[in-house]
Amino acid sequence: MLAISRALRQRLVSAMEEGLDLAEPPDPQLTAASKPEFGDFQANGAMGLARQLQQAPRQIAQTIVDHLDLADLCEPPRIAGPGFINLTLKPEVIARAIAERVGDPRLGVAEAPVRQRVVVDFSSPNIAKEMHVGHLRSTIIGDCLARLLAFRGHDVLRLNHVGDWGTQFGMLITQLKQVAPQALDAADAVDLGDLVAFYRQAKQRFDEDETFRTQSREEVVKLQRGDPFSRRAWALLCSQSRQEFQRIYDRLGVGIEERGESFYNARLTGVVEALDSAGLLVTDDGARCVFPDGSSDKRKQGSALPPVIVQKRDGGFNYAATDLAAIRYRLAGADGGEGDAAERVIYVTDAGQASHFEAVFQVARRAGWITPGQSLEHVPFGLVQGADGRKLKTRAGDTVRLRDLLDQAVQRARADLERRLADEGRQEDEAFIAHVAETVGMAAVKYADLSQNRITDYQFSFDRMLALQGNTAPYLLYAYVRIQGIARRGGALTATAPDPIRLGAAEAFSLARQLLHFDEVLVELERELLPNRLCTYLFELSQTFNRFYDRVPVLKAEEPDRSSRLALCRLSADTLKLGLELLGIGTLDRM
RNA sequence: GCUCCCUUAGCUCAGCCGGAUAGAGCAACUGCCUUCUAAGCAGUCGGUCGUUGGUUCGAAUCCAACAGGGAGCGCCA
Repeated sequence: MLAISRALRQRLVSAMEEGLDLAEPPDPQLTAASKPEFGDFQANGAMGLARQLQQAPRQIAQTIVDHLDLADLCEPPRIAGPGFINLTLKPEVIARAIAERVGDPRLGVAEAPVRQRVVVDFSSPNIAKEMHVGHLRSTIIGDCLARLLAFRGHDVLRLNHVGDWGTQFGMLITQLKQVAPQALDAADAVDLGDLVAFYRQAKQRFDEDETFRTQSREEVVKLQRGDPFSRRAWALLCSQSRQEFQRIYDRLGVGIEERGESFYNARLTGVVEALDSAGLLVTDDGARCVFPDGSSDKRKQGSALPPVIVQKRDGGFNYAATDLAAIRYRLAGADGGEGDAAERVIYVTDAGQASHFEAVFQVARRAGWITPGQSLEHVPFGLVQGADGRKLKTRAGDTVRLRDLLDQAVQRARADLERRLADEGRQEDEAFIAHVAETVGMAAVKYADLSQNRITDYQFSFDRMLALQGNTAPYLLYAYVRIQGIARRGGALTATAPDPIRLGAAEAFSLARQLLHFDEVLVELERELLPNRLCTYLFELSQTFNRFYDRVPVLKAEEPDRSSRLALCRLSADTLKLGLELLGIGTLDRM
């Protein structure tokens, strides 16, 4: 519908220029109609011009309509309320637009006019720690955004900024040397669960034991100097964690390239030098930092941001230095030198890091690393909460491991399915049950997350996400399954659509109109990066389809209605499948 | 103390550049399986959009203040 909407807008602009005496180029404020009874589009531009033109808004609307030539696209425009211009597309225009989309692999969604190099930084678990629910949102949202951007034709680099460096390795290696030296010797001697336990012990000893503390610090220094034994131990730890992470990514169907913090080690001194020569660096209490807003004073009252500490008093670097090095590397390279040459860099992290990103982005800007045409965006998301409205925890009070959470979702999906099979007296083999349970479980977890507005906290509930009715993955999957059911019973979804497509039944016409909005939703998603908008669309599409399915016969209809309706079914299935795919969710033919 | 985010139906949430009578889902209640169809469809019930001001043709949406909830705030990430 974007093409049609652009054409309408252009004609409204012309009509306003012809009919009205305006100083500036007019904005017709063309949007989708707020209610179906208002038609397909509404133009709200007349009302805002009332004061400027010293005319009643309805009269302005009338003048616009008098100069408007839309006869080839729309029914005669209607003026309503205080001065809305309501536009209803002619059925044949909708039918033609549908015919163009059926069978098109992109379903009428154009590629972005300008292809960008985009870095999506997401997931980012820490080595020697389990992935937990906190990583879930970043992973799911980041994957979805990366898929969408790639579909729109952008060159997407998915980066996993794993926590693979820092003082914690000193503790961990020291602890393992003393308690489980075999872990540092051979691959697979310990699994991630053991590492987590060792990490916990190490942390405790670090806090209590002076000798251990000293040993750990020495170990960090050795590691940083590149001592072969320490490096090998470190590499082994990383590899153990990496295997575990990969199991989760494989299960979620998420592709991501690891480029951890250690990647930037060699570039940290360069960051300090660059900031220094840009005149941004101030030494304060022995630490080298950049103060916000160009102020070199200590934090003033009312200054929103604390200073960004780039190099600690002891000469060591911290995460801000690493993040700055990463920004610099990602934005550099357009000249053929080192770097990713990204034009858009997207960070999918929790909302609590907003001020950190605001600060480092500001430093990057003032350092001149961001050239025109490049942007850095923090894409924040809220906490995952339990049913009690507090941060999600196990009954014992521990953080919930991601693998356990996924297992439980699949297990519940399976129990649901088996109960249903028993109720309906259906027989299915184990492979079918396992596949459906896995698909539904993953879909439910992902969809529940993506369908919430990203920015607000999100209440996690297996019961709600696995519910068969409402705005849930199972509901959408079922709508898709129903279409596949038609296909199985003899409705060739691949047959060519008749020309013209007939949209006689009211439910068929509504479905057609809804299908045409897909491209607008994706373009908006690319700009706003809010996956819940796509979820809402797919849910409403499923509802509209179910209404159609309930009331309009397809296979039993006479030609040419039969093949017209089959074409609608096909486009509905393809739209649901592609939409879900962009969310990272797989479909089923039967469930 | 300072900064940011949030507050919409009993519950979970949408609400796009300010636009028409504020929308879903769940829960509750009422109907609909001789049909390609019930993991579905139709309907009923449910609102001080946290409060008070302001901006304007028009505010859930923008601004200010206040209340409540959450997060962050110099050498952890």
